[in-house]
Amino acid sequence: MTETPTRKKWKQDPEAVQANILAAAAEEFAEHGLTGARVDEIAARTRTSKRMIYYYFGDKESLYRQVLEEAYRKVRSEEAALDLTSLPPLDALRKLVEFTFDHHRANENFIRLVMIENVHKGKHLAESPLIARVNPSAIERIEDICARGQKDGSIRSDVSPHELHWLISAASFFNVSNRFSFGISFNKTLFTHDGQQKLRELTCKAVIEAARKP
Amino acid sequence: MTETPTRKKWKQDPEAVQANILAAAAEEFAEHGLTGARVDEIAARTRTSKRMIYYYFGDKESLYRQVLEEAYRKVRSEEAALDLTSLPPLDALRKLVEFTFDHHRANENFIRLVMIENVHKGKHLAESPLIARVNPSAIERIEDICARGQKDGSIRSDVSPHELHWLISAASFFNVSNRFSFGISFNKTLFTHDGQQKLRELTCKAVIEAARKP
DNA sequence: CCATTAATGTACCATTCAGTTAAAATCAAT
DNA sequence: ATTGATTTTAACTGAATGGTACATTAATGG
Repeated sequence: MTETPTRKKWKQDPEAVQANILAAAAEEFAEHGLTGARVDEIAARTRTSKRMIYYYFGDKESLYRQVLEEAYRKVRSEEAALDLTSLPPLDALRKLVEFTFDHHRANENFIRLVMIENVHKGKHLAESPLIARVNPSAIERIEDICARGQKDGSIRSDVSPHELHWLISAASFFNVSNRFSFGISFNKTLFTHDGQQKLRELTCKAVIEAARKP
Repeated sequence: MTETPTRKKWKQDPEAVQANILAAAAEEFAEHGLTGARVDEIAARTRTSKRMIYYYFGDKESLYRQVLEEAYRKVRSEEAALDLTSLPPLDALRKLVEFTFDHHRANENFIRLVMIENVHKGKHLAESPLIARVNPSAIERIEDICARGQKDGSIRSDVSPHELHWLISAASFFNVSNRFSFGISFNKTLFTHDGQQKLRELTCKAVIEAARKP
């Protein structure tokens, strides 16, 4: 018996390995935060090894930064699929709110990553040049709605697109991010199916009334 | 020279020591989160030693739980000072929104602790029997407003106190919790003094319009 | 087919950190 | 005075964890 220390055979596939690591890291970071995440645990979630994490990503913090970037990129590109240009302004606004509300609920891990990044005071986002490029698209849609609404007189001019986006985001984000503390402190019925339908409609109405010209 | 290993004189004051530890821990946990916080660093922030932390609080997680409880207790008691019963319902509602918006801004560490606890999915809040007792008071005020408003016909009956509280909280909380990511992604002008005044007014209007009977 | 570089596997190291131990000193109450 | 609770000091432990060293295999170009 020649003792060949059995070593796995493998194909070279850098992109797949990196994508696999990013996906595993995204889950681990979303679950436990930057400091709570364990590199060994990320490695265990991959088809490869810890060695490769450091080979491709340098260190834990760089990996985290790239996970963040990837998450933003993915979410913004999904949002881009929404076409609102064919609807009257206030209808478009309602559709945007509904979409955002639903989309946030469906992307809890993205919400969690953003929460975590805010606990870190946005330090890593600030270091990422990509973010500044990818995010404005979220504003542009609402700017278009406001511009059309002011032209046809349906939307008031003393409320800015940024403010409307802030209000939509606040409700949609908080609904996911704080449902644990809110549910424990108050009423879990808000987070049942019916409760969520009501909050969704409440958010729509609140945003539309804030935008509508009287 | 007799070498007396100099040792501090001290008063026995268990409560002060515990309060000092809790305050130090609150800062460290708010700054770095549960996993990011360092017990040695908490000790360094106190007038006493790491030994005493374990003497009184057992372990890091128990300390964290008590920090959370203390933070909720403090915030709710500050809120309790607000008296709205003498105002007409919609005026009371406006005052409540303004107060909440301002209060959240003024208590960033509380916001941070709640964010952190939500990253942990509310696990520690759920274990704390105190929370269930201290929080309903926040709802009662708004229930009173709604009851009076339905009696005098100023507030609609198809929107619940919980929903209104959710909307007020969402805007006020998000405004503090997400200002880093939001500011980086979009526009920092929302977080200047003028910007905050506008968001505060936007929130008031949105909530009041959501509540007002047409 | 050989040399070289990129990619991967395995084992290990160094440090950090929550929690402990031990002993003594001091306080407060009886 | 005795006693138990509180506080100080300071070193220590053991596990967890971020990061590396070094060997090995795959692909590539000549």
